[in-house]
Parts: sequence; C-alpha cells; structure tokens
Amino acid sequence: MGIIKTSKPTESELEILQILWDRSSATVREVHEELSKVKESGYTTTLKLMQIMFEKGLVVRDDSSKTHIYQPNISKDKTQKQLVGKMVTSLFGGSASQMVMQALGSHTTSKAELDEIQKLLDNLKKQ
Amino acid sequence: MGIIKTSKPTESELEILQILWDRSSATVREVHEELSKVKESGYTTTLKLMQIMFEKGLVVRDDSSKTHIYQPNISKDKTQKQLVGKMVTSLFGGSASQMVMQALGSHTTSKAELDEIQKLLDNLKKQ
DNA sequence: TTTTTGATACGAAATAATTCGTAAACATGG
DNA sequence: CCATGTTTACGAATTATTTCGTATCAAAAA
Repeated sequence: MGIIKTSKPTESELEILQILWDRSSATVREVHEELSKVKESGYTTTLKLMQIMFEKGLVVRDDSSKTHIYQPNISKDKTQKQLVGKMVTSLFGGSASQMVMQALGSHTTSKAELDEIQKLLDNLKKQ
Repeated sequence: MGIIKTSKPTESELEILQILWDRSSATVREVHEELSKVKESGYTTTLKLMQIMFEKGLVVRDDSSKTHIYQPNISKDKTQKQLVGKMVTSLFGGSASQMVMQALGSHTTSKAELDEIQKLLDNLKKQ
C-alpha cells in the first residue's frame, strides 16, 4: 500500500511528468529543452514548476551535485488511471464504455491496436 | 461546418454543462439545486458562473421573463470528443487504445457494456 | 585570479478560476 | 401601497496556476 497522492497534477505539471516518464530522469535544462519544442516559455519558469513539483512530492531529485537531477515520483500508470477515472465519472456519467466508444470512434486506430483491445476484451469477458 | 468553439470549459463549467445536457434547459436555481447535492457553494456563485458561460457562448439563454432559462450551446458529443482527444494526446502519446485499456482495466464494466464495445470493435475491424 | 557561464532559490507579478457580498429590479401577497 | 422573497448584475476578494526578474553561488574558461 503506497502513500496516497491526492492533488492531481496541473496541466503544466503533466507536461513535465510526460518528459520525466519518458526519460526516467532529467535535469531542469533537459526538461526545458524538450518543452521548448512545443511551447514558448522561460527557463526559470520550468525551474520554478519543477521546484513546486518537488515540494508537492510529485518528483524527487538528486541534489548532490550542483545540477539537480529529477525523477518522477508518481507512476504514469496510476496517474493515467486516476485521470481517466475522473473523466469517466465527470464526463461520461461513470460509464467507461461510453468513453471507450468516444475514443475509438473519433480516432483512427491501427489493426494492431484493435487486436490488442480485442485481447483485453476477451479476458474481461471470461471473468 | 459549425462555429469553432476554442475555449475548453473549466471544471466548474463542465459540472454545469452536465446538468444542462441532462435537462436540456434549466434556470440558475434549478442548476444550483442540482449542484448542491454534490457540492457546497452559494447561489450567486452558480449564477456568476452561468453568466460567464453565457458571455463565452457556452450556453444560450432566454431572458424574456425575469427568471432566465439557460440551454447548452455546445454539444455533449463534441465536448466529449474534444476532451477525450486532448487526453489521448497529452497523456497517452496519441494512442487511443492505450487509453481504452486503461479505462477498461480499472473500471468494472458490465457484460452489456462489454458487448457494446465488442460490436463497435467488430465494425472497426471490418473497415 | 578574474571573468564568464550556467545553475538554484525565491519573491512577486500576471493570469485564470472560483467565490461571495451587496445593490437594484420586479413580482406577489398582504 | 408596502413588505417580502426571488431574481439578475456586478464589483471585488480569494485562491490556484503560470510566468519571470533578480540575487546568489559554483564551476569552468580565460
């Protein structure tokens, strides 16, 4: 049983978490470079955000050397579950299938992905 | 081709839209009663929110009588698509199936719902 | 050693979202 | 007509989030 993380990440925090999940660890500089590809903002903005995330416990950091190295402290999986769950509740009246249909209906999904979903569906049906 | 609604509704606005989508039209009083069931807040707060939503074009209203009657001005379907799409992009790297799996994996889904999804899946596979 | 570069810390401004108090308008019942 | 209750309008406080400027420190370069 892990520690409960109540506060859901803000939009900006999520962008940073994405990068940390991908790379598993990164400096502020690295995160900022990555963000800059899709977003216009100053270095100290990214720094401040990551400091706040540290205070909130969303990330951990190694500050043994001058340049701190950050790592995510909440799992991608759990966070996805949490946010999807919230969306299912608040936007689809609790019906996951409604959301699934909306998701599959509007996006083009590859054959491989459809097969994966089929597999999952088969498993769920058995139980 | 409809008018483009850029601004995504805030959390609070979404709660109100839910109610308007359900009832198709409602007064501030009615919306507030409904909200009160799950949330603690003052009447004028709801009023103000709905006024702002009107300014943004999220809702329309009939103000021919003293008590205004509000209706949603963006469709539930479009809004769901938009928000699900945003989540797929920002949280699942564009893979709808990843999200579907997360949604189905964490929620308990009824047999009937699973069948519905199966039907949709069959359709998608054919194409 | 001195200068330059790159890093953190931190306060605070700017922006967005939520909340509420108060005034004014108006209908209704006495 | 007057009091009461319900409504809208609106300003403004509060809270949350994002953004950046400036000070300071340390390492590397000159």
